[in-house]
Amino acid sequence: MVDKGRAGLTRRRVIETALRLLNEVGLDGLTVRRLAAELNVQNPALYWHFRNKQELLDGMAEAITLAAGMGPPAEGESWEDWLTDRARRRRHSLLAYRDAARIIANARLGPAATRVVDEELAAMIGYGFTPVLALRTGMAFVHYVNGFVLQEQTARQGDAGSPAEQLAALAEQLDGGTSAPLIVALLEGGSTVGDQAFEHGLRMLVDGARAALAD
Amino acid sequence: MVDKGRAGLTRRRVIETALRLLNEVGLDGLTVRRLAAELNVQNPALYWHFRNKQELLDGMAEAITLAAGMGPPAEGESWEDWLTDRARRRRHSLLAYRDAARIIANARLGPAATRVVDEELAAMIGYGFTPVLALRTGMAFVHYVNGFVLQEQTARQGDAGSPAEQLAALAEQLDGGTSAPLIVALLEGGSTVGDQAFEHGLRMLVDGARAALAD
DNA sequence: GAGAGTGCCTTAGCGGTGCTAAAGTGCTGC
DNA sequence: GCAGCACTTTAGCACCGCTAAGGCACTCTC
Repeated sequence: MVDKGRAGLTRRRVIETALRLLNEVGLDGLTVRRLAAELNVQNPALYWHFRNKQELLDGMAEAITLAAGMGPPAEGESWEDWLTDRARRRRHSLLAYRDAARIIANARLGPAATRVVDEELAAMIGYGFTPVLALRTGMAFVHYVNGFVLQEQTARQGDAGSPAEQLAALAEQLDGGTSAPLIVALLEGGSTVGDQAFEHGLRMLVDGARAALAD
Repeated sequence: MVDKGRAGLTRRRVIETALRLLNEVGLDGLTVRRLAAELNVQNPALYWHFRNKQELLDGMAEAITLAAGMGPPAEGESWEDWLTDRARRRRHSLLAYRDAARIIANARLGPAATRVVDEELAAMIGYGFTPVLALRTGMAFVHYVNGFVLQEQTARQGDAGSPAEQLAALAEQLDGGTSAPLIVALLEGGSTVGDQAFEHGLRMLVDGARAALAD
């Protein structure tokens, strides 16, 4: 017999299923009904465990944040390496789920995620940052990563045509045609997404942080 | 006589009204029906001028982007000043409309906005950046600004209590209580929003760009 | 000046959304 | 054996983006 009336829902289980479903259908396809169906449950059942959909999304955001992994710097690790590593991890954990950046952007972070921020600050202070400097520096990294991945994930799936066709369409919008700076930059490999672009901005921030710390 | 059946809608007029309405009701309150009512029109009328709601939002995003103002550097202006100024302008134009960052984040930019990017690149190349370096550097600034304002505007309006109360609630979540690094940083004036925090990250990026350009 | 064509807007309504109220079911403690 | 609680279901509300079809006012053609 099926255990009727006892579906065994948990915040944890709901969030895990929601994250799995997210990768299948995307954020716009992630409706409460669809998620409930995935859990073999009627949709109002979810409202026992979450006040509303946003609270569910907040939970998902926290799970994604925590998935980035944490932990103090390794013995002898420079703060540059540590911060770089953390930014990369954050980006990867966002890229692991479809539309994750959009979810994070609108979510208010919960206690667990707050604690991660706090530990991060503690580590930076250990490196010689003042609390305020640590907070501002850390936030700058976070904002950059969020903004970057947001753009990476927002490349609309409905985009028509091959990269070459898109480039040609772009060139037509510009006065300079194929000699417009933007086209030239893109042809020379300056994609606005991907690892190389990300690493460039990341290095800028690290260099900037060093300058700020030196003051 | 009222000019019945001839409401005189225009893409332009719709977008302007939508932006005004946005500041009243926020993005979540900006429905097609509400906007139509504001224009004294039935809601399907808008679908004559816009294929769907996203196309309207794209138009709004473009208008916001263009509102930041553009133009080549002034005579003798350093690239540092110019980039800084552009980032500030971009932030201000986003802050001018409620939820603007969320709109920008999900919008695909149109021809006019593309041209702005192109002109920006041209200016940077004029300063000695290579096309690829200019693109990556410029994008890093854009991502930072977007990420920053996104967080500034996402501070949920329903947040209960005064700043002091919020801080106290935050302290309870943390093991260290009021001596937790995050609390200390906030108490010492290290807000995560506002001009000072923004300027700090901005300076980091400028310093980082200088280092990259020097190579 | 009649009639056809077109541009713009309205009426009606479909399928879907987040969410709520109320009832029901099975389990636990007395 | 019964009360009460934890959790889920049934039913349905108000609203959403969007479409189909029709109608009005204008212009163009003969």
